[in-house]
Amino acid sequence: MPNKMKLSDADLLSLFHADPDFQTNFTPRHYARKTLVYSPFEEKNLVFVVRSGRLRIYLAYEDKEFTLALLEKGDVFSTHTPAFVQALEGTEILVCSTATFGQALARRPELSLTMVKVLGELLQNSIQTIEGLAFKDVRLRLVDFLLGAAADRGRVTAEGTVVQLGLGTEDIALLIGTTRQTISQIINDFIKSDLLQKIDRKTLLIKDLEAFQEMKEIS
Amino acid sequence: MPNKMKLSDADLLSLFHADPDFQTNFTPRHYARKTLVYSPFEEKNLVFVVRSGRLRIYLAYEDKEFTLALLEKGDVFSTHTPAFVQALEGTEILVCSTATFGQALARRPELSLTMVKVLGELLQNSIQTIEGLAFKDVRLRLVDFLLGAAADRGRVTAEGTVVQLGLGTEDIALLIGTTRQTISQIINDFIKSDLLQKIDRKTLLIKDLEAFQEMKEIS
DNA sequence: CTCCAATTGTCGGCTTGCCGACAGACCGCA
DNA sequence: TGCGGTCTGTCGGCAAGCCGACAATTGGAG
Repeated sequence: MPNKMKLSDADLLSLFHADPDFQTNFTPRHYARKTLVYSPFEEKNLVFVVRSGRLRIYLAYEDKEFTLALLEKGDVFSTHTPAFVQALEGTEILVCSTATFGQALARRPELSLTMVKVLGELLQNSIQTIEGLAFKDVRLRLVDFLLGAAADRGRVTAEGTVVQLGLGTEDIALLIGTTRQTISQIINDFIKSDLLQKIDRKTLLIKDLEAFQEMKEIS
Repeated sequence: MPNKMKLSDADLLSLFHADPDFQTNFTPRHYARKTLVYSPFEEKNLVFVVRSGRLRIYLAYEDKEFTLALLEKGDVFSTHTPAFVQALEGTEILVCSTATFGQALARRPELSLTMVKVLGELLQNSIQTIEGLAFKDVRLRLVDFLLGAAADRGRVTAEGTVVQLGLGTEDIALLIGTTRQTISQIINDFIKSDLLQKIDRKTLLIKDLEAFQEMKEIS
């Protein structure tokens, strides 16, 4: 079950250790919290791996935004896509231009499989997103998100599943394609129905996971 | 400007002529009008090229559908994506399983570039779609569609640009992510404003292309 | 501890677009 | 030339969710 919170499992980092020579193609870069890493207007295309921190991939149009994905340590991304990339916190990435990456590809053909894999996952992710936007209402999209987050980073306790989202209401809204207010509304509905509970600003306790599963199944 | 009506320019067909040996990996198949070519439940992944006819790539959920793309002669597609593929009319395609395609890739590395290109275009297309669904209302999405279609298959005449869509109202609705009724509504608004005119059921005359361009620019 | 800034909750009005229903138009076919 | 099936136009009611406004809460920084 692919998930917005994790873009790619292709473990490129291990490749670095296997072939240190290969690593020389990549140059490390640092970005401070909230700075722009890449904008679709730039000509250069890049391939990069996240070494630490968190990044946000998003679309912008007029004064609206939509978050496509969040990247964490180990995730791979290619700016084949006309989207913005922003550091959410202090972040270090290893960059390579697609040009030189292409050359590396030629020398080590098995790399192209990695490339195809990454693009494939990106594509999968987008289609998932389209499905959400085209077919599901906000409530259901939120449920999907919660289930995904739970599966991905949930810690099971006696009370239920604790999920450290690391995201505020607004952030969730951007990820789901709606407004802060609507998310707030729905989450509090869930809390009133005793399905959810707030641990602190950015972490939730899912008290009844099955209930959510069912909402997902039964239309 | 990428367009829903045309998925890929990667001219794989020419490769066939260049290397007839390569062609033996592909087996031709015929499909009758309205038959299902591929469903996401199948295990097998495929790569194929359209030789004649038209195909529709779509998502389905409960009793709704959403058309991701239409394919025509020369277009390449890979079922890396969990979507349905349906023949809109009598159609012939050349199929290859991704497995054997992978082997071919190994032998002819330059092919992987084609693969990356195809996936990249698919991705581009998806993101375009997400942008539409997330940011634009139906009217604007329709305008985008019309402009794209005009650029792609429009014939310029004294009256304006004639576009043979080959699609009915319902088909357009599925492509845009709305209902038949809403499309009908908006198109007739445009006709009343003298921006559009119906030639016959499936072809339109765009009388004022610039007006549409402007609607697109100015929010 | 206190205060400020940012985040979150809540409300009502308003718009978009869905849905069901039905009427009319069109097309191929016998 | 009439018939049946399909496609298209149009209406009214209705629900989802956006938006602006404002209040309440919270968490840090000093």
